Amino acid sequence: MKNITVGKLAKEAGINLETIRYYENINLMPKPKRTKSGYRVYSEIDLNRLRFIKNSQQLGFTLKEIKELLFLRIDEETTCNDLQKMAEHKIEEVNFKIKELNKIKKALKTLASQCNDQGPKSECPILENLES
Amino acid sequence: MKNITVGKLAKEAGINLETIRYYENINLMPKPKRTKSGYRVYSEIDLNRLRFIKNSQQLGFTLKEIKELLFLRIDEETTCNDLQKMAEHKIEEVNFKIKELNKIKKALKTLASQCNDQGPKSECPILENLES
DNA sequence: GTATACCACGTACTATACTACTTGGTTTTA
DNA sequence: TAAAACCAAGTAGTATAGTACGTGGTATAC
Repeated sequence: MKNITVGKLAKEAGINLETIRYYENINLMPKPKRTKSGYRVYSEIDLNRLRFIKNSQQLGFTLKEIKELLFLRIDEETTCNDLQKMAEHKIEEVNFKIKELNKIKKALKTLASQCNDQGPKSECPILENLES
Repeated sequence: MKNITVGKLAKEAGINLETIRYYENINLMPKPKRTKSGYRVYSEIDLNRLRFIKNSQQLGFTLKEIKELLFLRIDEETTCNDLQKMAEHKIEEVNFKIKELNKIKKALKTLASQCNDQGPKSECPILENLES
């Protein structure tokens, strides 16, 4: 890959051009070289970094966490254990969220099942529950 | 309950005083009567409304959805079926979220299990996966 | 009567992750 | 060469749900 400008990079990475500038502002992407006229100049390395960011997001990592992952990605002392730890911590978070959602689901199901379809709202268990 | 000011209402409802003003601004709470000096004056009805809002939030409803619930709460033509519909829709949303979270969890577990703890990052499946 | 607590409003900020727009310079295309 | 496409920066806005602060007026307690 030859050097490319930000619009081409955005297209290759499948993200919004403005997002790349945003990522640079929040230090998720390094400041790239520039042309004489001030255009940003990117390479394959930058494209790979954006793919890394995107894949990490799909695994539920926040931008803050991804910044950490990106550091571990280049740090010479990083072991597989470091990465594993981050994955395991994220798994715990996901488990908690699932647990909370199941609570909500259970409560909603209970209320919905107590509903008499055509009953007036004055006898609706959902309303009664929300007003207690 | 006699008429009370916003600070007392906030305390009774267990929410932040500023949040009540925020809810008024976004039309989640009606504009209350005022004293001569401009103080807001609230009653039991307002406290009940805030409790309704809070309980609805705990069931996963957004403020926007809660606004709708509050409308159904007072509309004369509302049936229990209307409320049931909203609950069922929220259940579907929750199910979708759980499904997405389980996907993430599965992917993370797979990656974490392939890790050789003390292995160098150059052989780490987590990194390899995130870079693809 | 005075100090303290309460209230009002408007503006701005927090968290998270973007996205859009204006103005003006540069590069590419026909 | 001119038009179209691209780029830059900075500001502001979106979504969602709040929270904090400064300035100044009012009510309560001692």
